[in-house]
Amino acid sequence: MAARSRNNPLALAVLALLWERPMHPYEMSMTLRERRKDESVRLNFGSLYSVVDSLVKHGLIEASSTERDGNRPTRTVYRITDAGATEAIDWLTDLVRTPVKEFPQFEAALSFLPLLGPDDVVRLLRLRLGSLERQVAGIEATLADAAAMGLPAIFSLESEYEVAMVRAELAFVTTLATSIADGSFEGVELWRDLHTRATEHGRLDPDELAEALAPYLSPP
Amino acid sequence: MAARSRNNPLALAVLALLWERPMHPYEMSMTLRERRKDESVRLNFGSLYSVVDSLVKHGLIEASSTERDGNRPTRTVYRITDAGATEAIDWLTDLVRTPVKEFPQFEAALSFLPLLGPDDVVRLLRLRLGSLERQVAGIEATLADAAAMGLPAIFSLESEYEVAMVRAELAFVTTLATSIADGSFEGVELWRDLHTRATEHGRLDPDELAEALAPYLSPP
DNA sequence: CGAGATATATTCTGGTTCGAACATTCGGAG
DNA sequence: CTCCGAATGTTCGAACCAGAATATATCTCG
Repeated sequence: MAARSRNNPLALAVLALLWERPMHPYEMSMTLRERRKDESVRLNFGSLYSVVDSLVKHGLIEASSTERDGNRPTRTVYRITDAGATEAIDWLTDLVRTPVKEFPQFEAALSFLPLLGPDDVVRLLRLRLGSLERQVAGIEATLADAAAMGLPAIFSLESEYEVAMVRAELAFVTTLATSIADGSFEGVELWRDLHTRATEHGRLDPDELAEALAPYLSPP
Repeated sequence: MAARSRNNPLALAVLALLWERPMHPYEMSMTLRERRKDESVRLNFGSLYSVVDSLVKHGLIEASSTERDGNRPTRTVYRITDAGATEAIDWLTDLVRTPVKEFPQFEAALSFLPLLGPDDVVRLLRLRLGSLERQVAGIEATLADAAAMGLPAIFSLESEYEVAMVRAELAFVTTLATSIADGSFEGVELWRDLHTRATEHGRLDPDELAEALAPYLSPP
């Protein structure tokens, strides 16, 4: 049995759900939504069915019955196998113990920030701050709801984590935007200069910009 | 011309590189590595070539020459088009202005944490702390190097961001591990109880665990 | 009571991504 | 001078994934 690749956490979600009780795929997706797990695990219908197939193929879950309800499409109910239960615990243990390298898109954007000018960047970062604040408010509302209905904290830990991370980004972006705006950001004059020269005759001139940036772009 | 999907930042990296000067794919990958951009953008050879193909198909870059060097495989040098330059700026602007929802694996893991017992979790979180600390040290070393060779801060912003995020996770994990360990985490007795009962006769008993957890798992 | 919206449930399609495989050249150790 | 490992470059196939398409049942509102 070839080892399954562990890159799609949706598979872990399926194992966790089937650990509780047998379900058919549509029921899994609805349960995940009810519990807001679709906020922490990328869920889409297409992927769910292929993930389920792949788990079956690797013997981690198996079909337990095929039922027809009226004239709706036949649905297949799956249950977890012993191998699947072991895999779920193993995988989860691994995820908690060992950080995996992620590639957030904002980090990529920061990598290429010199393509934009400092004034544009400040404007954009301030817009971002607004979104981040709304995001924090949203997550806190979710947490308040959960607390209000007496759900123990262990069941909304993922939201606590999310809000901590968004707050950290907020702090970072605030500092960055401020320091660029007030000129305390190191090298901001150089940065602005390049862009002013690159754009002063009409629109952006790729060649000139490229030339001007080149010496700074390659660490020796 | 169908609009390209903007989900792989490697495409943005290609546009940013070709903005500077024409290159062939292998050169792109080597340049990204030299500049440590492979820390912020997922880079692997297979993907690079298909991303390049897709950019060509959408008219954002184009082949500028095909050169053969001795008897090595023919390599194709690409350059950016006007449409490509516009797309790069647009895309980057978007990424800076608007946070995109990400799904970090650790968040997924936290979602399913009740599958593990609190004592195991504390042990695992402490191991995670070690990794996170090493990660911080690594990034700071990179930053120190960059500063030492006089690279302006604008070119290593992505590392500043990364370190800020890892530090935030460190803080979160520290607090969490401590509060579970010293019993101040809300509901930890309940959590431990469930697991003790579920595991006391030999190994994990999925059925009993499922039953015990069920009432807490579905918000009304 | 009929039309449109929503819920139930799965399949299909085609693009994307990964990892490995391939093929050549170069530099250095012996 | 020759063999081996690293560097130079690209291609391939299989798995993966997102989003749309499909098809029926039920709800709802005038």
